[in-house]
Amino acid sequence: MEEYSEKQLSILTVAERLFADQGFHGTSVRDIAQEADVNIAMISYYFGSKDKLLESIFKYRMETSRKFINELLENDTMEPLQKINSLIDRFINKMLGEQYFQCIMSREQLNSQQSPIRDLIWQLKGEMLGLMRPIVTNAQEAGIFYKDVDVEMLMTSLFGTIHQVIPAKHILRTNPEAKDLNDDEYREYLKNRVGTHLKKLFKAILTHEF
Amino acid sequence: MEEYSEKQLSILTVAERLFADQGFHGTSVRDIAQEADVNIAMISYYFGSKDKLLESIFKYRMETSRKFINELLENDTMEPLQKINSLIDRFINKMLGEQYFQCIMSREQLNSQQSPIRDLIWQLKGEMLGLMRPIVTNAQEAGIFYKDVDVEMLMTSLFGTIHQVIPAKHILRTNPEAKDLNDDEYREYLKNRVGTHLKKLFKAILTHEF
DNA sequence: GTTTAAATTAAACGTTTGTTTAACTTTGTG
DNA sequence: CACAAAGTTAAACAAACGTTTAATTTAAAC
Repeated sequence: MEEYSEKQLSILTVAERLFADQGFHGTSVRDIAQEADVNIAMISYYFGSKDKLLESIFKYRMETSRKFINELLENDTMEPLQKINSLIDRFINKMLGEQYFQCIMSREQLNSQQSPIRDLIWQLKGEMLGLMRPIVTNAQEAGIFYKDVDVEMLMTSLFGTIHQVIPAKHILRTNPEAKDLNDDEYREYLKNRVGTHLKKLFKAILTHEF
Repeated sequence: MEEYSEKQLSILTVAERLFADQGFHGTSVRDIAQEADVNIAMISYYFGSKDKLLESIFKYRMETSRKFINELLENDTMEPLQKINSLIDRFINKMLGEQYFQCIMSREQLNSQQSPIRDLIWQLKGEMLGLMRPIVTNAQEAGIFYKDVDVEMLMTSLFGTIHQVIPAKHILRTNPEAKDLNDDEYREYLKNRVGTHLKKLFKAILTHEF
């Protein structure tokens, strides 16, 4: 657990946004320094290198992802389908709340050569799956959920749909429904729309009901 | 419609793979020249610049996507659900068959600053949506599909799921089912698995049946 | 065979890249 | 105040970048 000063956080935040918008190699340390209003040398001084800066972003964000997972493990009083719905809502909230980081993840998971970062991503995905699977399995054994469910594919659709929505948000805005919303309203509209959609998908597949 | 010589095609193919694996800015023209076994200058000579090389890749691949769409518009004898299933199969075949290009699309659609390429991507997505929507609408009016369906979100899940499967293919390989398959067998296994999953999703949402 | 255009090459071009240096300022401590 | 550590700076570094040049080879046409 590392503590960051205001200046360090500024660098992290700016770098995260630029990496998301232009890619890691498409962003120069000079870009970052300029937008964060710090001297170029400070980046190496604080983080060691551009690569380690990216690593720091991952460590920083993944820490909160772990907390997120642990929080979810505690809600044990709900019905299986309620659990699923709550999980979906929280995933959407989390991922749309850190869109820049999710963009970086989308990009980095495509890199073919294996790296510590790529390993971290798939490890995290595995943990998310580990969160969903027991809920489903338990409900299946209790006869509440149907048996032949490809939980892995269901999670793939969950992540994939949200990851598609993030870059599509500029475009979906042109919908007549969403045309006149301000940014906050639109964000809520999006969350609601993708949430409704995903809950419908999961409910249908898991319970064969609507 | 441009015709490419063997050498030009070699450059295009190599560049496509490298852009997919390492990103556009993560790949140097020297990398491309070396792997394609041509002189560096030939890239500028044939394509004008690195940027235009990427554009050429897009034009090349998108041409086949347009053909793909037109082919699909002809199958008019099938039942609505058959059409949907056929569409899903063809999407999967197409996208997994050009994984490198799909990776590039995944990356490029994340770029925040608008570019001709980004516009092309969303235009193509719009056309894919335009392919699905009338099938659904017609079947809805015929009382075969249910009314309240978010076709746009359904397509988002379709693309998102496949785009997630592409980088996940290295990982999914570790499944006990897929462990001992060779590359071709594994590709078929993947296609079948994601296809079954997506057809189930669509059928459930559209017909409320299983 | 000569001429003209296209293809190909190694070398060099000017930028931009990530990183480091060395000097300087600020801050905290005794 | 004095001293040491941390923070900050402009400048410089070599390396890599995309692109161009000018010279040479190959191919095609007459």
